[in-house]
Amino acid sequence: MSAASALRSDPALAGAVRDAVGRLGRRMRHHAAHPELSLGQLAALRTLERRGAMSPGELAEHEKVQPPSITKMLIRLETLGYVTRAPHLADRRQVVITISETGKALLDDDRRRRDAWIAQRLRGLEPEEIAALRAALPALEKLSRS
Amino acid sequence: MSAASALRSDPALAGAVRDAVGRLGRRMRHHAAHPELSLGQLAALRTLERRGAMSPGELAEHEKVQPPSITKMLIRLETLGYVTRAPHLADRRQVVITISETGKALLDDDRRRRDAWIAQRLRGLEPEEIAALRAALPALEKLSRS
DNA sequence: TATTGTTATACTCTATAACTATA
DNA sequence: TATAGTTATAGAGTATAACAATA
Repeated sequence: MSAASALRSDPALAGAVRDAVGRLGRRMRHHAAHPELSLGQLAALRTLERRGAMSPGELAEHEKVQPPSITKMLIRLETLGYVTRAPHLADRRQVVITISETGKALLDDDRRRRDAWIAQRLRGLEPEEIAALRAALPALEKLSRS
Repeated sequence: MSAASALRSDPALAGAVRDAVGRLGRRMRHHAAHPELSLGQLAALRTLERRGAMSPGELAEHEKVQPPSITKMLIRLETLGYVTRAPHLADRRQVVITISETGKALLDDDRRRRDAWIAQRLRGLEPEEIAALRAALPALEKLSRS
């Protein structure tokens, strides 16, 4: 049996993913190292760092949220100085959002803190479980964007 | 290098987990097969099925939420007929929550639907990615409860 | 006095719909 | 008329604090 058909034929698997992801998201929301930013705001900032400057509309598309939600995230991020706003050169309806140096520094700091947080949590996992988690990340990422 | 130290020394990993889990949770919330129940309500119902009848307090502990949150979930689940409420035999402060036959039937149906939904989504993944996801589930589950 | 569960209240996140400015 | 973005509004989910019933 192939890996794909094995997964499809296991009806408990999808439910387990859903439950675990929901619970983990809830826990992360509370134990986040930088409580002044939500998970969504942090993910958006991370996207801006990785993919470079873009318009709010493009960012909304990337993050799989509606435009009004991005507007709110950006108000927050701009107020805190983590992103900057500039007029689009050719189309005056558009806006170009760029991560600031402060924003980059925050992400760096955030990574260090999360590394410590998750490292502590991982002490409760077996080495094989940790390796499995690591190996599944590309799939999880892809799944979350598909 | 061991798997554990490899993970700890990769500062991008924790952030990737967090972003992916957040985004996936958001998407699942919208594409859930049974929109009358939230992820949290469904997870609670699943726990009641797997672990058997318990008090609201125990359920809150299992689901990693505060008691008032469980109260709201249970009101919803009871209104819809998916759980039943009975007085505790020895302690009249407590209540015993049991999943109903309707609740079990819902979970069965939900599994079938989610299986189809995730199967479609998995067509965009490589077989190795699917296998990796499957292998990581125990770790994800454990992580979400630690 | 401590514990179980609920009610009251508030906050965050996200959505849809309506609006403004520009193309 | 169509598009990019914002504002207005509402709903879901969760939290903390205060309360009632019982141990």
